[in-house]
Amino acid sequence: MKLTSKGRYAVMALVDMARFDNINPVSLRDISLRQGISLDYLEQIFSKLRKKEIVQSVRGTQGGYVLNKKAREIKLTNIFDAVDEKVKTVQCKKESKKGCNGKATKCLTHNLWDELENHINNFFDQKSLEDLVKDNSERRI
Amino acid sequence: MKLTSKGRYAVMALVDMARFDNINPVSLRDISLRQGISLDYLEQIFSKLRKKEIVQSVRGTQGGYVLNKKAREIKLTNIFDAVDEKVKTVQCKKESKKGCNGKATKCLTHNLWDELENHINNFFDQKSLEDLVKDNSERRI
DNA sequence: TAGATACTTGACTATTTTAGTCAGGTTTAT
DNA sequence: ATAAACCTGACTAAAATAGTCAAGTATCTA
Ligand code: FES
Ligand code: FES
Repeated sequence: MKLTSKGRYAVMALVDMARFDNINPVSLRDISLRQGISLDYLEQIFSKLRKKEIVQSVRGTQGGYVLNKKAREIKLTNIFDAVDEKVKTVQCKKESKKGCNGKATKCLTHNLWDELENHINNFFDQKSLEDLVKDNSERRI
Repeated sequence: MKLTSKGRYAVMALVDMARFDNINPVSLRDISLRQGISLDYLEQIFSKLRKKEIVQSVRGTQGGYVLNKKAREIKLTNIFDAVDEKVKTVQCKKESKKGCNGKATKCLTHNLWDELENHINNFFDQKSLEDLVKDNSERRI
């Protein structure tokens, strides 16, 4: 089970942004340099974040991105959702009545994985961008 | 973030085994048929489980595998550990002093991912094979 | 003691996913 | 005008996953 770079970068970039005043746009170039993430890759990621209205773009020189909501209102869940970083523990299709074995009943471990998925998603539901910025600044002191 | 089939199958197979008396060995062929998992793949998985002493093998006709410990004492953590299903959320090497960005400090989100990893591992530490068998039989009533 | 059952081992491979790259745009401040 | 920065879609190398395959060895039973 591992976290992909796309998800990790999305959060990393947004924490980077959230540390500023949220008035002046932050350019991807700057984020790229500060965080060591490929600019082209960041562009893909921010395109998704924009579509899900997590950030707003400002085009042209001096442009960049700004947060579209208060940092407190942006949860990890929202970010992961935007970039298609999903937690997937079961093998079967959840809606389907069939199990991962193709049989008519769910497999022996289906409920376990479902629990696990909830357990992980709870974590993501609780953490906001604000928490992350705070955490980080507090630790620097 | 997703769970791999190897990990899922390992647990599935062990739950299947744990439902029996633990005296007569259970053959992989039976598990394969009951759970719809490739026999060859199961063999790879059980080879690892045996090396980590989660199961014991009985060769020859009527052979198979038996649990090597009480179901209560086998935690998900042990199983995942045995089959190399590891939770990996950070990108950097944990022991290293360097961050994932190659810089001398850990990145902005390192602590977050570390927390996440603990959160997930807690779940695995708590669940035992016994719990899973119980859960399952209780739900059948 | 022959044959069947079942574990044992190691190498090999197709498929999928990931983590980007690349090439071309468009918009806007100065 | 020109440069900074966003925007878009297609493409690709590398890694991981999910197996398969082949050739054993051990043990029970008839
Ligand atoms: S994971 Fe849902 S049926 Fe097996
Ligand atoms: S994940 Fe550890 S430094 Fe970024």
